[in-house]
Amino acid sequence: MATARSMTTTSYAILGLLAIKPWTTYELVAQVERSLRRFWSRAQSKLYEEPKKLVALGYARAVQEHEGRRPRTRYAITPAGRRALKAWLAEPGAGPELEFEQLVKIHFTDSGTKQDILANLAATIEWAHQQNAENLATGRRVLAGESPFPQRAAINHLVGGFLTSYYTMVAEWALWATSVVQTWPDNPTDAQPDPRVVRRIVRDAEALDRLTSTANRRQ
Amino acid sequence: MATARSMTTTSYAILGLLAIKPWTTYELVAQVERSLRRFWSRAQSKLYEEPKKLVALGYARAVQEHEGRRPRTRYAITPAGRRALKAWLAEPGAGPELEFEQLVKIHFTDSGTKQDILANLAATIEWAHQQNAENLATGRRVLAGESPFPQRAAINHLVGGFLTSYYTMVAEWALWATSVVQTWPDNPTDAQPDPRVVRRIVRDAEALDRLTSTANRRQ
DNA sequence: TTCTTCATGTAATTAGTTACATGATTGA
DNA sequence: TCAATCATGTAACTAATTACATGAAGAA
Repeated sequence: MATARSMTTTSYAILGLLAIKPWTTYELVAQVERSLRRFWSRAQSKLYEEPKKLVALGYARAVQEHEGRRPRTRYAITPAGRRALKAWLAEPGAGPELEFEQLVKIHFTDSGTKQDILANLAATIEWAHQQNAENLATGRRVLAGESPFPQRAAINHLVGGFLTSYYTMVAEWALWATSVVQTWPDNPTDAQPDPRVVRRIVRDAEALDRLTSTANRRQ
Repeated sequence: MATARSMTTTSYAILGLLAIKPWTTYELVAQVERSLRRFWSRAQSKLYEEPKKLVALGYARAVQEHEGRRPRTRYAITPAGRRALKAWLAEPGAGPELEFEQLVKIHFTDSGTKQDILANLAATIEWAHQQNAENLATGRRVLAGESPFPQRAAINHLVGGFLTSYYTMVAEWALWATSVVQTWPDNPTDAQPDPRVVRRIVRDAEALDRLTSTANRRQ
């Protein structure tokens, strides 16, 4: 039986989409593909079952519609759903969780070859390029006045700003790492560390420490 | 039965650690906590069962030891394990996958309050501060010549460089977002988008597009 | 008419987490 | 000798993925 305890972040994410407008499951899948998947990615089959749970909890209701001869279900949020969403938004969320397989491979690359790392870094750059291209297309549509939800523009800018910074950071790091690895000998085990690199990293980390220290922010 | 197909990224990550030196499970857990968990986080119980799978596959062998009266198991990589690891490192890895619950909440904040966002952003900044503090401590130990695996220094710098950039990016974004949201009226629905913000985001995204375009990198 | 894509799902499996359990060691 | 924490695990559960299935609509 579905209880309020069975609500996961994914459930609330779908509930949040329903708070914007009613969607069919197919539309939900497409919408997640456009936005949420960049920072909360879930398989399509998951998106098909979450709305049913929301209905069972009384947070959404299902309306049967017809597209030509075939039936389809559109989901809409209920007042109880809005209350549940509001309560969840007021709770503190978890910080970013990263899974970065290419970096795992680089981390163990003393068992591999220089070519392996360079190939992985090239893939990382290509990944950032792809993600950013889709993001850029969205940004250009917004500039052209074609946002689907203009009342959400200010919020979307916060998210868009994050994603652009994120992809930029990944790409710049991968380009830097490529330039470093290119100076390595063929066998990664023989690579000599550059002391200037550690010093720069520590200096950057110290700057960040000052930037984020509570005392500093309280001024 | 364990087959080569049952090897996940997590399995290879543990195998990669065994390639550095033999570890007991307890030491593996501690080591993952120090490094891998930042970009490949797994529960402790998972780390206890992976080495057994590696032994079943012939990629590791278990040696019984004694610490005082209690027995413990130390795992070492086998030649077959080294070959499997090498083959895996040569395959292309997956790009970064991010799960960022605080951003999910911000994304749906038109159903919440301005205070909710500000609280989440403060938590994000605090998160970056914490992560960076641990990272900085490691960096300082390296500067002091206290690295546990000096032969891995050059590789560790690549990873350390990524993490510092990552935490910096998260913190700078959260500070920027905080300054933007502070200018909002109390009801997030009434927030007016600043057109300069979109233009800056699009300009940044265009710069990244040029930076990462294949044509550009081929020069 | 056939192929492709749109659209809507279900079933089987698994990777991973949470919670529990317990003895050994160490310091107060 | 008591509490804390070090150290080593297992059992139960679940969130999520992969793979499969199928009919409708539209294009070639």
